[in-house]
Amino acid sequence: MPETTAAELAGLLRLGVLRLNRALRANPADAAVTAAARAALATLAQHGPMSPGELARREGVRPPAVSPVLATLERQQLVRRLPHPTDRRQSIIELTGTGAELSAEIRAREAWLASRIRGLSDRDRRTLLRALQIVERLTSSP
Amino acid sequence: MPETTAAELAGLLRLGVLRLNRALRANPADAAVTAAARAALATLAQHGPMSPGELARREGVRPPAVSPVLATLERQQLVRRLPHPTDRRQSIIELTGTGAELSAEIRAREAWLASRIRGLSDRDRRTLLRALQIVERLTSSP
DNA sequence: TATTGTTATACTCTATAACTATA
DNA sequence: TATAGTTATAGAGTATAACAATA
Repeated sequence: MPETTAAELAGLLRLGVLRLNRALRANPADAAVTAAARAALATLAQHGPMSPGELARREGVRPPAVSPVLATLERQQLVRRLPHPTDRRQSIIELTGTGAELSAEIRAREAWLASRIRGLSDRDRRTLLRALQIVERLTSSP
Repeated sequence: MPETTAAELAGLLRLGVLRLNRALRANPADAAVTAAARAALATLAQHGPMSPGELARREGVRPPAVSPVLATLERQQLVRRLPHPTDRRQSIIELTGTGAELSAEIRAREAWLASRIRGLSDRDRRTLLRALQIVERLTSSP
């Protein structure tokens, strides 16, 4: 394979992500919880309770984007809102028991995508996993 | 690294794609052309002129999703609409000279993402490229 | 004054359903 | 009748700007 420049790879990555995102939207993991809500549940499960502002920062979105997601999750009783111990402007969002269970189950219910991945070789799966770790570095650093 | 099941990998992939997509939206490649329009230009550049229906199929979206994108691209004179030679229901979309130039330039103007990728090791870049080829197989096969 | 968060508003993207025109 | 495409409508997701409450 010939040399691939960073700019070419960036273009390929941008298109690949758009298309994978479209394919994932057409095959939702769980109809009861939208993609943005799933991401919020995953972040809360991984890092524990946090304020809406910190959740927005970790998700890489602006604070107004998390408000409707949290309102929905609260209505579904998947998260709960506690008062901040010292700052009354803030609140602390934590998973409820149901929310924690759901978040754990969602990873096990990736039916469509998981069946696709099962069709890959072990080598390809390892490549995907390593690429995801690289992508995480790309998106998490400032 | 311990074994990663297909279901776990699927969950990681879904979250990774959502987050990379958010990061890409916050750092657009070209403000004059939206992400969906860029994808359409890239497909036309890669596969040549085609009908709106074929474009939708190649993009993995429903026909109504391409109509507004094509209308915008036509208004911007980046694509042009030709009559189908035998079927008057269809039309053929082709890049204009400007559209072809823009599509070629966009790959060279991936400033934000390309600079991130330049910070990766050669090995990481090769892993990303191989992962993109795997992802293309995941999304293109039925 | 500065910060945290929400509400108001607008835009992008895509889906399903209904419709038009042509085959 | 069947197919290609558009229009109408709706919903998810996110942004900026304006606001309220608290620090």
